[in-house]
Amino acid sequence: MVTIKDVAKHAGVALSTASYALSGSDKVSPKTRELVLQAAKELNYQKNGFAMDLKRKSTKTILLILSDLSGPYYSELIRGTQEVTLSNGFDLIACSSVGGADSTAYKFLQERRVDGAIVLDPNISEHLLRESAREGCPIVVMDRYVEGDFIMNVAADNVQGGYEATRYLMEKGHRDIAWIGGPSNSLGSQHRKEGYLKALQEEGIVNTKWMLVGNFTEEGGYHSTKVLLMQEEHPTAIFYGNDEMAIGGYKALREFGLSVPEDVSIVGFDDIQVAEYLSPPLTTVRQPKYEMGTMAAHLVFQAMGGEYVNKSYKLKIELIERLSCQPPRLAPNRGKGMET
Amino acid sequence: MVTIKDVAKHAGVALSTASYALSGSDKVSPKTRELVLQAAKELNYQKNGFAMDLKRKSTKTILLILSDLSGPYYSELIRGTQEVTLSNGFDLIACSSVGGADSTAYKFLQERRVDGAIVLDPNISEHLLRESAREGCPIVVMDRYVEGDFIMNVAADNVQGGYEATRYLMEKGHRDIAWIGGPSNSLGSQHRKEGYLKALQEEGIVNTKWMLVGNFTEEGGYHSTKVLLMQEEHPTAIFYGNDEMAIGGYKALREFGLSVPEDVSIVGFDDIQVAEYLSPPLTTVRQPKYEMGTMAAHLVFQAMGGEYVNKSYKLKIELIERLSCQPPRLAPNRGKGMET
DNA sequence: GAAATTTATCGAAACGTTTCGATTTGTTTT
DNA sequence: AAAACAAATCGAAACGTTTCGATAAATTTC
Repeated sequence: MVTIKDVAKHAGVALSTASYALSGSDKVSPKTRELVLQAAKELNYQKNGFAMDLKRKSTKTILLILSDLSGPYYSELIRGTQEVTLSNGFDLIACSSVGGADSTAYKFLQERRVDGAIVLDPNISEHLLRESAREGCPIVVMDRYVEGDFIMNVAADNVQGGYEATRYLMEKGHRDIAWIGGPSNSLGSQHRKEGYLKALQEEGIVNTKWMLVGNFTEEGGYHSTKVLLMQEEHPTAIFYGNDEMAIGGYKALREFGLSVPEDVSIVGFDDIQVAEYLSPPLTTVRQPKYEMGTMAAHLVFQAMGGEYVNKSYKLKIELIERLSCQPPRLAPNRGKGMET
Repeated sequence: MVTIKDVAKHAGVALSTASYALSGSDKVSPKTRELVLQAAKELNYQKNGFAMDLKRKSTKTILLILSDLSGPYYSELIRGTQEVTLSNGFDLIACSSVGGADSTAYKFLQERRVDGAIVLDPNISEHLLRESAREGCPIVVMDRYVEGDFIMNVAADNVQGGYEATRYLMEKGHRDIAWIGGPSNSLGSQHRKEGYLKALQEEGIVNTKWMLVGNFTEEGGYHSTKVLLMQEEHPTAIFYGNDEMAIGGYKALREFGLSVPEDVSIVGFDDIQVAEYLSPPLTTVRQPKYEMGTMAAHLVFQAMGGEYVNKSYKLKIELIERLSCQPPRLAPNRGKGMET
């Protein structure tokens, strides 16, 4: 392997001079710079990034940890973080926590290989986060809440989202609204449910029969919906903890000969790409993913500058109205949002 | 920052002993190991990965370069590479070429920060690839063809895909089949078109009016379809270079009051997630993405072992039949696949 | 044209690890 | 109890850079 030493020798200068020349310092005269560059080219010299980082004590890269590196959910978010990172002259690399303690995420976090991290991954333990966050490596955690030095939090206002979606259904006249949530370890899902319950409570509605959990997958939504429909009484609307589950719901409903929105209204959560192409297009709650991404990245850089303005941020959420909801057909007497 | 030196001092042993203890070597006695581990914990010691890599002269990570880190296209492919990488005890990180020569991709490739790379990104120059590939860092390039030492290629058999899709339409009785391709720098698109032309030629069909280019986006498909429909004669079927463009096509057709598949049949390419949820569900050509991912990763490891069995691999492709095609309504006399 | 100043180059230390060979300690053999 | 051996620990070199302080060369000043 050709090193800077070889380049220096080949160019007939000292190692240190070669280093200066290669890094474009103006301490070196134009003609020696040329000489060195030429030598480097001839030998096909490629610098060793580690050695550099080791000496410089900073890596200029920030790490994005995702739960599986492949979900459709992340697109916009990644785009956001990437833009900010790049414009700060830093690099962004992504990895996943697949593999548990042997995962790339663990290694990079524990081995001080990055100058900051953005974590969107429920699998990374709080312990690891607290252990890894430090001066020189701030961490922003998304969609969950973890407290600690050099740790900040960014999340969508899931409570608000859950509340508004439910409210929206109620204003269309629904009172029998089912909830099919995500896995219980998802803080986001919990909060959405919280908003849902709050809306219900305001109207004095008590729902005990129609609260199920899926696991945020299409499969899960499908099955949960099926058990829901096998009960004797049906709700007139279903609120799903995310869009994937709503897709599963569509399928289950179709199998039961029920149509959306005539027989049951549906609202999802997330606004993934598919949502608008479903038939009927899915009314859902959009998370400001791009904004969350940029926000997270900005926070990292702010923290690097020593500013820890605030530890926790909540971003507003937006209801996207499409065609999967309408007033319930069997309760015309309940009016259209007049009961408030 | 606490280093192994501090740990050694705190534990009252030599630096080298501390190193042995921390890396679990059996050269060290159980009780000193305990001692060192204890000291490390007390000081919250975290090893510096770079220093290690520098000494070890290998990084045990492989890099996945994508054009934007966020396309829905990649999901399965990433999953494939990830599984193989992980089971080889290596790490996988992903990055994009956004930012050109300042991009993370360039930096990591040029600075010998990884032991291998998988590139699915038309923006990375062949020059850079050839320069970066070397003993100790093989590179697998996907969906394009680049020749060079330590470089291998993996692609779907796009010619076959284009051929089969067209053949399928012809067997339904179509003869007037339009092609809306991707950007001209996409080798995949070129190959698909090649297959398309070959199928046409076999039947002695010459199509000159209905060949357009989009840019692989929904927007592009929409516009190309519109200009296609503004001509006086319409084709009875359209074959799109990818699914995104087909989605744009659906929209344009709807605007022209034409319905799929009654008025015009459509087939796409890729089988992205949305495809099956469109109405009507899109008939398309599925690329074996997961297999491509695993294949690429396997090749990297094989190459690390010094085996360069073969430089180029083509994977078979599969037609996914859904509901966007039917025989053309205005040419019942042309039969149903009888003309072969 | 010698002294003072600037500019260009050099040597060496440092970054935090791993690992080789040497030394010390402890255990077994005679 | 000394000799022979194994086990545990240590010191130092090495990995490939960057960068500080020192030296040498070139330029300016008087």
